[in-house]
Amino acid sequence: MTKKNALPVTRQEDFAAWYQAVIQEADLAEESGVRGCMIMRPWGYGIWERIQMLLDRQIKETGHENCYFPLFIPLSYFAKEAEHVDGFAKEMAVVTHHRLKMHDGALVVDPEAKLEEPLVIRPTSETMIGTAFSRWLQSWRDLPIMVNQWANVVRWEMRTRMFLRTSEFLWQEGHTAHENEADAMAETLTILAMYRDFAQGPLAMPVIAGEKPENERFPGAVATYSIEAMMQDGKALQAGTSHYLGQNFAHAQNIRFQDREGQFQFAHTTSWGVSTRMVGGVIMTHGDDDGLKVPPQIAPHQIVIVPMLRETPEDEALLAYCAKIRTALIDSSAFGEPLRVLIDKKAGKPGPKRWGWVKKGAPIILEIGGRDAAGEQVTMLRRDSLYDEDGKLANQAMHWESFVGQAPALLDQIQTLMFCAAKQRLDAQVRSDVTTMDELKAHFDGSKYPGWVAVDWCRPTGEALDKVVEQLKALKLTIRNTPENSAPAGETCFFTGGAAVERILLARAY
RNA sequence: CGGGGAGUGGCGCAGCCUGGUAGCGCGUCUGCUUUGGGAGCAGAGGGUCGCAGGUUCGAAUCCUGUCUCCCCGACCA
Repeated sequence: MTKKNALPVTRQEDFAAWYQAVIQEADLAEESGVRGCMIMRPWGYGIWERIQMLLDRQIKETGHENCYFPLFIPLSYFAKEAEHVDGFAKEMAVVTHHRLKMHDGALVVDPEAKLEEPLVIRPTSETMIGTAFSRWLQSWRDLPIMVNQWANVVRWEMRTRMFLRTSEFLWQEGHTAHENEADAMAETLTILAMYRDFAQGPLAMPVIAGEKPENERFPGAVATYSIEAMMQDGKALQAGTSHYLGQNFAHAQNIRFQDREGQFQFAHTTSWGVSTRMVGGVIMTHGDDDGLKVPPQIAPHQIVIVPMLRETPEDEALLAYCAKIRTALIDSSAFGEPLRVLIDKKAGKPGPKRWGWVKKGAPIILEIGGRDAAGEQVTMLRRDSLYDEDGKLANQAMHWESFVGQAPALLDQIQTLMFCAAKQRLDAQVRSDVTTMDELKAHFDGSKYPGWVAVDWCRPTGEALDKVVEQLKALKLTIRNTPENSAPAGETCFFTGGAAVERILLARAY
């Protein structure tokens, strides 16, 4: 028996097309008509709002306060940090005028309204926030300064993909200043751990946290750390970064203070962020051929009740029965919050509505008809296990009070199962027995979804590193990161034959 | 930004080569019949064919420009 899937294309057939189909069929986002910019629809934005709410809590618990800085940054602010501007110069949107006028019946930019100094639409806010820090910071007593902002940023990307790389995207950016390197490094690693736990908790998305190699560092940073997630096609997705900026930005922007001895010292700063890209990671970690699966913690609605409305007078009693169940459900809580339950009263037939919620990935769907109501029952469908062994929909009928009683634990269980399934996939797809370039090439050429490979290396720098990067580039591979505490397994560097000092992950990446 | 493909009712597409003013499937609406479950039959509504110029008596169809999307590459969260 061939199982009919809700999506027009499967992951196996065409992963890229599947990804786009999920976004469209689950009503996550759509084309906007503006190059590289997307419209986030309620279900997609709702997932982002959940991410925001939960992560914001963590950011505050780790001692940070939210602020808001301007969208526009004077061009001159960028000139101060050479590496930083080099890294972003090619992808900046610039505002040069402030007025339009009618000319020959057409609306055109008024050449007379040229700005004295062009304004860059922020690609990230180090320069703007650093300038503020230099004013805020006078004494060692002012440290540490720890702020965060939720904002949109613009990077003029050549090639865009919904959620993964859009010209405009939403994110949070944390910025801190500290008295010394040790404090700043501790902050950088605290945030890395926070991101790791957040991805593996609410997103149920296993990641590898570690340090980026020199060539992948944030422009202007001394050290960059990332969390890397594995998508179902084996590619890596950088899902969050935390940077130790040393005193580079402090020097460039004069972020300094008088220490306990009255001497002037430059602060050590950090910056870190995660973006709407995380939603893309959730799609490619948890989606299947029937659409998205949203982990219960970040699902805008955890339980969706689809009443079997018949457009008859009996509908009213059925809706009352559904409302009773909903009231009981939102009275209980999971993950420390009240359950989020929607009764889908929209017009339309129950079947298509049910499949709509399957494609959107609501964790639990309750289908409730007249017979259920009469028998005090509900019919439950779990998104994480839609089908039984015969390939039929695995509906389960039970007493409504029984369902209400077990719903919190069930959501908890679904969250855990989703993480475990993804973790198993990640673990199974990291190879660490590749010892030569030829084997590496054979591995990545020989498999559609090859996953990652871990190798020892000598942590080369400068030209030696460039050579390694070039070799990898020929195989379309990148160095993802050096996982935390990853001592080398052997003694020799995979690339140079020199002495190995640590282990790194190689992968194709988004 | 280089190479390739594409933009036609809400969605998916045909028509374009060989110009004559638009068609199919799904969805939508109406009616009837059904219905523990992504229903059947009959009928109806809906598009200045991405946008702007040009050629022509006449352009979805030919030409030029431009915008947007998809794939490959370079770049990147």
